Amino acid sequence: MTSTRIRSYDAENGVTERTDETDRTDESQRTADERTADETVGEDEQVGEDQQVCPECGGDLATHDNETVCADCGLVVEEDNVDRGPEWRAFDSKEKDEKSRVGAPTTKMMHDKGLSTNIGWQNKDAYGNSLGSKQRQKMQRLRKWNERFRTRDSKERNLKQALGEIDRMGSALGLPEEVRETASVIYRRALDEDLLPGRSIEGVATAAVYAAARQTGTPRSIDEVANVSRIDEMEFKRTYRYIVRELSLEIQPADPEQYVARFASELGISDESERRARELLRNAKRKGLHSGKSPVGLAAAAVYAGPLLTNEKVTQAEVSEVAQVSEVTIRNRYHELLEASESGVVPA
DNA sequence: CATTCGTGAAGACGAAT
DNA sequence: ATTCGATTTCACGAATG
Repeated sequence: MTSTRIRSYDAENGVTERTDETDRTDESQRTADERTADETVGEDEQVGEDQQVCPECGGDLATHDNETVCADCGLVVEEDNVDRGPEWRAFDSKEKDEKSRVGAPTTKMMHDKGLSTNIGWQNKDAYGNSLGSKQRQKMQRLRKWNERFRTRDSKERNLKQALGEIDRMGSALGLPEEVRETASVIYRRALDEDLLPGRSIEGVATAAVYAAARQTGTPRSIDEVANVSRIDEMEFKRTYRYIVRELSLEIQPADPEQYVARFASELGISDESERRARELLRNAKRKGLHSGKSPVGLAAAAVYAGPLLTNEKVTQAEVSEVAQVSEVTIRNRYHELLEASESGVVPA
């Protein structure tokens, strides 16, 4: 119980940290133009805030370059702001070009901070003259390789971010190493098959984690996974379906029994009750009671019914809470479970 | 009083067309 | 893309201990 709590707490921390980071990434993902515009707005706001009254005499404040001064008493309210513009002056546009030492802003979104080479598509040299055929072929080759390296790098980066995401979600869900590796493999395949365009990295990563968890027999419910993911549930499900279909992953419906251990320990029920719960599930399975029903609901019902058989007290509400299943479903299922086990216990 | 039980309406989902 | 059937959920009130 205690360990579970600590883990989920850590997980929460991980989530928030990560969220911050991804937000920042989103920020830098926007185009340079947008960013410049935003900064400008920000400056304006700051100036507007500065345009308050002097704390000493209540006079108006005026801002010059790097100082904010009271127009009445001369008190320097603030000085040495960071941006005081270029230290040089230019008298015409030509001089400006020569003296300016800055270029396009760098972005953290691209692996090379946007500093990589771009080779233009026009076969012209720096003066606008057409190139000779030999030069043209050379440029053709350079373009091809430049492009190849760049796209490979971008895939690598994509993968790196996704793997970080997978790792994060994996530990937040308390999944073993094996699952994360499987998730990585799934993600790699998705990447190789060009399934990414039009879909968010988080979305695919989340889907990969969910699929991997089920494949390796340590399933987590859709809700649980969605809770640690940044994307919303709708998109998650859609992406998951898509990924499963496109990669033709073979995923059997989750085995309810695999949920039992977790629910049981979270509720702190006895081993005996847990054993009864598993028994109930096995019986039900033999009778084909479980087709079409939600595995989580079935597991929840068993975890509720198990303690009932051993006179242990567990309320439907508690089970419903840890299993994220409605009480109604638990009721319906556990009636079925008990019926199945009474009317004909199939000998093993 | 808390818990459990049963019900019908409503939403969500998968399959079939 | 839409429709259909089954399942789950929600909200409520009654029954049980």
